Amino acid sequence: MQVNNPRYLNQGMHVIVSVISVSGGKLKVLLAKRKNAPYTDYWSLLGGAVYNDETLENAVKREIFEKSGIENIEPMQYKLFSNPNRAKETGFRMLGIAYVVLVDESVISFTKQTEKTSDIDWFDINEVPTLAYDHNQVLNDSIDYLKQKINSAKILKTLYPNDVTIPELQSVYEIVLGEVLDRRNFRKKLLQDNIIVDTGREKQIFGKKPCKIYEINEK
Amino acid sequence: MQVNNPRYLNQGMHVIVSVISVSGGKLKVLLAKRKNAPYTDYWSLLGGAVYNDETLENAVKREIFEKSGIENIEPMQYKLFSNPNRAKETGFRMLGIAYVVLVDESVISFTKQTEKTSDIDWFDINEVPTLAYDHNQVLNDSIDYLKQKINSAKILKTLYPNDVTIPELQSVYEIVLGEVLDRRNFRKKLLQDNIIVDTGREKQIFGKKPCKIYEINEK
DNA sequence: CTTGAAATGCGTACGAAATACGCATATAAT
DNA sequence: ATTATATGCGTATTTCGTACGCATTTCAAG
Repeated sequence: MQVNNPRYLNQGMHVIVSVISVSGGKLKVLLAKRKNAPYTDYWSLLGGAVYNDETLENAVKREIFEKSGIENIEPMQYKLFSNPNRAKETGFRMLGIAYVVLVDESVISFTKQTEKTSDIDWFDINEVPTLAYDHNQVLNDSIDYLKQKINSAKILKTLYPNDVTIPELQSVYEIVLGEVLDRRNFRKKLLQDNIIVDTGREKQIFGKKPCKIYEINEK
Repeated sequence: MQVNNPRYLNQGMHVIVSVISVSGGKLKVLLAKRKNAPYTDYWSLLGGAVYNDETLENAVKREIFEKSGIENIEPMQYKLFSNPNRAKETGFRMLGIAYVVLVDESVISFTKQTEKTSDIDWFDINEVPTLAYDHNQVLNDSIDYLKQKINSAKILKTLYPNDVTIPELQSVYEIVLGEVLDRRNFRKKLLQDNIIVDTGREKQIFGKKPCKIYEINEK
C-alpha cells in the first residue's frame, strides 16, 4: 500500500486561507504573526494542518474560527501549491491548498494570541510586508481569483448572509475590482443575472433615501 | 512539527490523469485495468503515487510514460479531489490531484502489462464502463475542463509539438467540442487570438490543395 | 479540358451582451 | 428650497460571436 512505502510522498498537507475584507474603502487581508521557526515573527496568511477526520473546508473554517471568531463562512478553494521546495525551511515537503473568503471586518473578534501566533491584524492589501513561505504569491493569486469570482453566491453570501442593498454591493464590487462602476448598469446586471432577490423590505440610513433590501440568491 | 503529529492528516496523495485522444472522429480516453484490490479487474484512469523527490507534474509524466511510452507532454492540472471517503475501500484517506492531456493516439506504444495493471486500451468516451473509485466523475470533469481550455497552448502544443494545419485543428476542435464549426470564422479566430503562427511552409496532402503549415504559439 | 473537392482569403449581416449615459422621480436631512 | 442618494426607465454605441456569400487556387479524377 502506497501510504506505507517510504519512496512515496506521504506527508505535509495544509490549508492556507486569504481572509479578505473591504473595510474603509480599501481591500484588506487578515494576517497572523508566527511564534515559531521557521519565519519566526513573520506575518503569514492563516492556515494550518488538516485533521484526519475533517474535510479540507472544515480545516479552513476551524482555523478561521480559532483565530478570528468568525463563523458561517464559505471559503472557496482556488489553487493547489505543490512546488516541492515551497516550504523547504521546515525540512518537509508541504502541499498547500489555498482558499479565499470575503468577510465583514466588523463581525470579527480577534483572538490575539494562540499557540502558534503572537498577533493578528488587518493589512491594507497594498501594504503587506514580506510574508512567511510563499504567502505573498498565494495572496496575489487569491486576489486575482476573488476578482474573477466576485459574482459567485458563495463569496457574496458569506459577506452578506441576510440583508444587502444594491449600493452596498456596488461599493464592495468597486473596491474589489478597483474600478468605478455605473449605477444603472450595475443594478441591471445584478437583477438580470439573478444574483440578488427582492425581499420586499426597506432599510433607512440616516441622510439617505430608504433603500430596498435584497438577499444574495444562493441558487 | 505537524507531519509527525498523529492527529493530523498526513498521508495518501496521488495523481490521476485523463489521457484523451481524438482518433477516428471520436473522443477517446486511455484506461488501465487494475490487477490489485480494491476494484480488482476494474478499468481506471492512469495515475499513481508521487515520489518524494518529484513534482506532481513529473509524477503524471512518469506514469504516462511507463504505461504508454508517450513523452514530451504537458498535462494540465485542473482539480483537487479531496472528499475524505473517495477511496475508503483502501482504508486510507486519499487526495487525488487530477490532470488532463490531449495526445496523438498514433504515437503511443502500449506497455500492456505492468506491476499494477493487466491491460490498457482506448475507450470511446461514450462507452466508458464503471471505473474504479470516483474515476467516472473525475473523467467527466476533465472533459468539461478540456472543452473550456481547448484554446490553451499547453493542450494544443502537446498534440501538435511542431507542424499543424488549420483543417487539422478544426477537426480536433469539432470532436472535442462536439459541434460543427464554420471554416471561415474558425480561421479568423485562430489568427486573431494568435493561437497559431505561420511558418511559411506548406504541406501537400493527396487529392487536396496544399495546406499552409502553422505552429502552436506557446506564449 | 472540365469538374469537383478542399483550401485560402475577404467581406458583410445579424443578434446578444457589455458599456455609456440621459432623464424623471422619490425621500430625507438641512 | 436645496442637496444627496436612491429608484427606475430608456437609448445609443461598441464589441463579439456567429452565419454566410463569394472569389480564387490547387490538385485529382473523369
